[in-house]
Amino acid sequence: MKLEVQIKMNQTLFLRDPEQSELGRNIIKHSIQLIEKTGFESFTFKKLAEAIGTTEAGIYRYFENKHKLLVYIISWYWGWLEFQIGYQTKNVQDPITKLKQVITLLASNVEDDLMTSHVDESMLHQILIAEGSKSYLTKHVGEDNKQQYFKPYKDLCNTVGEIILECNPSYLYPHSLASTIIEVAHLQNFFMHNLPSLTDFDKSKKEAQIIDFINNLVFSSINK
Amino acid sequence: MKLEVQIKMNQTLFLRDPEQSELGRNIIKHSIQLIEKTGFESFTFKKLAEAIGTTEAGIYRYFENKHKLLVYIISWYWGWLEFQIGYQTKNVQDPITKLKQVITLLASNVEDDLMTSHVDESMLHQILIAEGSKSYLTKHVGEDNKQQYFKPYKDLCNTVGEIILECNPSYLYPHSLASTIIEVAHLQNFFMHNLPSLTDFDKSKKEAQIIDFINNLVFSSINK
DNA sequence: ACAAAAATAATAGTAATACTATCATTTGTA
DNA sequence: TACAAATGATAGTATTACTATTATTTTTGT
Repeated sequence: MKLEVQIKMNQTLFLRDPEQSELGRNIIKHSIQLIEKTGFESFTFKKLAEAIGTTEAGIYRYFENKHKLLVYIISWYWGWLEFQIGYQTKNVQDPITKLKQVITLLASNVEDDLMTSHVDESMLHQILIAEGSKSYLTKHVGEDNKQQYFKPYKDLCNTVGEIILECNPSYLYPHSLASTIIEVAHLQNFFMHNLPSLTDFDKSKKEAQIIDFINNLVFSSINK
Repeated sequence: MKLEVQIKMNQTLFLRDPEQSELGRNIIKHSIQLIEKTGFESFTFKKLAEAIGTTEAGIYRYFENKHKLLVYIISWYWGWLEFQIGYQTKNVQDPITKLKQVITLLASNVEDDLMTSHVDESMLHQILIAEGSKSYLTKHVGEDNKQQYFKPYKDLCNTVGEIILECNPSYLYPHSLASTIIEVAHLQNFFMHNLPSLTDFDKSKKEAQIIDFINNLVFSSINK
């Protein structure tokens, strides 16, 4: 039997569970490819249907609209990342080492995880960098939040926040620092590749530089 | 004669200079109102034309598309903020005091500046918080960058970066820290109001808390 | 004051997007 | 085998994101 990691998803994000059918898994797989390649703005259900070899109506049976599909794949990524963090830091006692590992995980280019055959995590990571904030920067963020669409993201911030508190129980802003780490990791990566003068990272474009920057920021403020 | 502040804009952002006509200034004024109220996704030139009392074609004579209009008003805001920073810190010698004032300016809710009659800076600040990153999170960021669309933002980051270096000439990441300050100020503001569990700020929703958080982050890392 | 130029308004039209609806066919399962 | 569920094929609608054309104002140079 082949092992497959399953991420538990919010049921209200879809009309039909995409994990449960070949067509559904194709929707996830090809939407990741298409969004990564063309960007979320020019991504349409029509193009997606063509890429899969089905019809627009076929996609609409799974997802109400492209925004929910985006939120779905992003939630999936946060769920997967949380699993990775738990797995990769399970035997680490020292909270400082643990936080450093988490920062490295958040800021590194991910490799495709073979445990999830229909999802390319490396592409998903690129989507998160370029499109992640579009999932919540909407006028309907309040309703989406009520539907718990951002729970995986919040859970991750909580996890990171708790590690921060382990490092320094009197630090005042564990949640803000956690969300800042995650967002800055993506933002500085985007800037490094697209608007490099907004960063201090050299042409090699190695994520190690971003990790150094974030480590400096985080550990100087929690150790103050 | 009434004094009016003029921000020098990139000529390739528009087809006809909106500052030079009543219709043009109305386009700016009402697009700020509409984008703030309905969000950038549901903002259309048709709705804008209706709000002004002109036609869609009339708007297209000034701006090629709604993305360029967004970039225009955002650039305008960065230009205006840079002016504000210069003006409000002109007699401040101590770089630490100066940097604190800049952080306060970046993270505070702005008041409408009466020197610019057709622009409501307070609304523009809200647009920056909720839509700002959409100006560069596109697949055409490279071409837009070649056209210098992000120059006002880069100039601002440079200004802030230089103040950081005055505080500590050996600090390694002045540009990254500058862009981080600006983005985190907006992001934490958005989270505070819309996804508060991603922050540690209480129900009062005062920006003072965000300013404390950023000050803590910035000054502990540059003084290390 | 008058003609020419420029800007605006009014209208129409097109291709693409974001859906909804219907019905026939295939596939899975009791 | 029979029934439901899922899929495919097709059509249709309202809105969006434009472009084009022509008529009417407004501005400006002489």
